[in-house]
Amino acid sequence: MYQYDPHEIEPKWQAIWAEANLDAVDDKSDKPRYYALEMFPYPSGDVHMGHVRNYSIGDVISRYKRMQGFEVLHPIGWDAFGLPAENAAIKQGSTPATWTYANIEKQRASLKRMAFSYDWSRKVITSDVDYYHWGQWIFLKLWEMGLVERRSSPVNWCPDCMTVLANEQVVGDGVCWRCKSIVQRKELEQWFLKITKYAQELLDDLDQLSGWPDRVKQMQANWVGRSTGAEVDFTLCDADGEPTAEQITVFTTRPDTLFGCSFFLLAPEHPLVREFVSDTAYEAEVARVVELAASATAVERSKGEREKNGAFTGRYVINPINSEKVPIWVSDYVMMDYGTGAVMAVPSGDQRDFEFARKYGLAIPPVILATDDPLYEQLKDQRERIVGDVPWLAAYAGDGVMVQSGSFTGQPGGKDSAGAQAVIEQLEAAGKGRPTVNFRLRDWLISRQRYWGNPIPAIYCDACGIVPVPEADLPVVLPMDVDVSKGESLADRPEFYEVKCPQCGAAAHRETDTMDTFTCSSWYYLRYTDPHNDKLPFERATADNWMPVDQYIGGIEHAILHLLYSRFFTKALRDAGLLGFSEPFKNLLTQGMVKLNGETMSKSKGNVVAPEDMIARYGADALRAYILFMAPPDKDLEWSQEGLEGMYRFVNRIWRSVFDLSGEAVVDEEGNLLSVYDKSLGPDDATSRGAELNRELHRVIGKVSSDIERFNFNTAISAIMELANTVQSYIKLPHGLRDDELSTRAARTLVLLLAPFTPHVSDELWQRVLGEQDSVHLQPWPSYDPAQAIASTVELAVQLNGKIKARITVASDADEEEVRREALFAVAEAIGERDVRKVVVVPGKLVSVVV
RNA sequence: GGGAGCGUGGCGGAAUUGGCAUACGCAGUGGACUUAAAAUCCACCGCCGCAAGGAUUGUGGGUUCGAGUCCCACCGCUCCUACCA
Repeated sequence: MYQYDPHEIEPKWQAIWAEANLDAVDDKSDKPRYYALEMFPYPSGDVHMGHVRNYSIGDVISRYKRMQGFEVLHPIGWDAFGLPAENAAIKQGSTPATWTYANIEKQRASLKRMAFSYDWSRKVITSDVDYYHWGQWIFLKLWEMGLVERRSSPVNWCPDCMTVLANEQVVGDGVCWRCKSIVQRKELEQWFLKITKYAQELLDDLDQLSGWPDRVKQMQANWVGRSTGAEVDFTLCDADGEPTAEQITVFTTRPDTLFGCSFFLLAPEHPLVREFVSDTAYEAEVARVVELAASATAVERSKGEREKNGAFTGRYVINPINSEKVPIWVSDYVMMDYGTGAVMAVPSGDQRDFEFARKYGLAIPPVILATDDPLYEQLKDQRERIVGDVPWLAAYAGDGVMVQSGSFTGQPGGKDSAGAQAVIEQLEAAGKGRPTVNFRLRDWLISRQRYWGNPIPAIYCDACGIVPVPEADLPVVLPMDVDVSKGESLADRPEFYEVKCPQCGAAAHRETDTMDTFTCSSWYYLRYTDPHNDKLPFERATADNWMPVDQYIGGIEHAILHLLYSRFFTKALRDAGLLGFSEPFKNLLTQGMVKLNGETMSKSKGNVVAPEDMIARYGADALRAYILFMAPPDKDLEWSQEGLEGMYRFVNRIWRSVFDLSGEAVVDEEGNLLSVYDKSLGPDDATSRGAELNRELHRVIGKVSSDIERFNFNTAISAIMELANTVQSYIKLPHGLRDDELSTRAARTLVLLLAPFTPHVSDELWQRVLGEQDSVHLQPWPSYDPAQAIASTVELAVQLNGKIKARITVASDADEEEVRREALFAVAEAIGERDVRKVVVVPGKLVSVVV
């Protein structure tokens, strides 16, 4: 025998598999289909441990499904556009394309070295023109459908990235998701995708996603943020306090509190603010508050508690429910981009309004009272307002009874309460309000003022306005040689932006903004199904055939951004008639992070364990198995070098055991015998150890199968280790005492079960040692007989009043009566004179006796 | 402020529907082999106790013949989200 040497066998088998095209996918296969997908990498440098974990999970699933007889689509590609490439290019004086494609080559080599079973002919790179061409095509399709809009809006601007950001890309305390700079608010004209049209469906369809973690669904639901309530129209008064024909509408989730509205608020950015105060005595103070809001947001945002600032505008509105005149204030805690940018303030029912009222001395009349409130007895029948200020320390936002609320007094109040309903009905009858649903979700801002992205296919013509690039003129090719390191951008390339208007032929100007990279990653999973199509992004029949993805695997950090956008794209493309389904990812597995000493590995912290180094020491097989063994896939994993060494030892042990089982004595390099036979063992030991091994084989096949199905790779591997331990005990038998059929079956089973985890050593043992002709990876997954997995006798614990007092051994098919008798006999002494009140027999587990 | 999740040996973790807590591995201890070391093999290895035995899954209660698992309260940690009206 020769020594296990991963560096010899791993490259060898990779070459053989590539030659045999083992991982190619057959579109025409009549096998059942399975689509396993891992989130494609961003080519930011070398492959890291997070990738190794992500792709090892996907690879085990893919290989397992293939052995189970599925035709498995298991593709890979690169999410190649984006800002890091520009930043790196600036640093290195290179171009984003050079940097990106060099990294892709590096990563590709690493992924191949890990033996992930991708069909490489389906590789998709988003910065390749034959991919982004179809991204532009889809953009035009969405435009046709009315889902694209260019409009002016307050947007998030990252001063370091020099570009706008989507709402989803502003994270934490208002910082850029990528560079962590503080994001500024700017009013700019930008391109939007109208994802809000799908808000309700994006929410509703979460119910279909039974294969998604609840956590992710919850996060998406929160992000879409549906709240039910009403719009209420307040009549605006002119500068003299007289009612006008104009109205200002607010959104509220608590119409039942409308009688408690003692002031009215506008967001600082609200267009009416300037109009109200210009050339009035209020102008200076209001301007101060508006400026404070604009400049202080960044600083204030990082503090948890924010001081509320406001100023009176000098104007009033009329409350439609009681015709009361209330003052309009401007305040920085009102957001322009949620609801209508105007708020009816009810300080007794909303903590923010409460604090604001206290600060500025505004009235806080109680309108909803809990029945145990001291005020309740006094006010329960009170229609007119007699209490103008509550004695409370905080607002009361819970359920209660409406008081001081005219004819509504006495009705139940609270969110979605009967009282709220009644108020809405009265407002509606008066034409002053209506029930409404409000979403937190904003439209998706997709334009970026950056070079390295997919060009937006639009042209500005002085005569025709904004004109889409005709489909026949696609693709709009991104010049690859723009030198961002010298500050160059698309706006410096006349040959790019100087065009003729497609409609009137006049000189026009091409859009030089590019699309958010998340547009590229919102449909790549569809392209994999039909990667070489040069007529369409994908053929509908082909996509429908493979989709939806059976198992998607990736990091939790994409729980909102990428997954929400992809769901939106799928629904929009469905409505365009391009797809026949509504949800792209049937099952989702969010894998945990790989950490070192409790911290995320990162280059800046200098605590990165490089996969390449680990492969160089222990080989890809040990690394793959280790990273799956150390923790369940969805939990964070603490890196341990000793753990990896342990896995390497395990692979070595398998290697020796299979040699021994196949009849070859195991020797080391110097010819010393490593096989240790126990010469004291006789035929009886051979029988009992043989029976045990047979039982274990059946049990472990069943266990590993169900564990892989449930993604419990860690316990699947520990079950294989248990089998290996049983084998270890069996091969203590000298060869003459062994059962050849059993030995061979054990060896084959070990290798087959390990094939998805450790593909190289498995094929080496399968073909070279066990002498099989075809690759282990083309074998059917082993089957088992549950009946043979059970021992003939079983040990039961006997509990007396909940404490284990004895153990009995009975035949595993013994009937309950017999077990009961045995158990009572075993604890007879402990029972003594006491009466047996109850006996519970749990077959195969224990007997519980109560006295 | 709102939402979600998690607490089990020295460590990573296991216990699938309520049924013998600590599987499997790491680390550790002892032994065999060796001139020696490494590798390998064998054995031990949660806590208190010399032992018999006892207590034990963050803490306290509850349901149950039986609770790591279910229910209530509390403590601690993590993640998401946030002036969302």
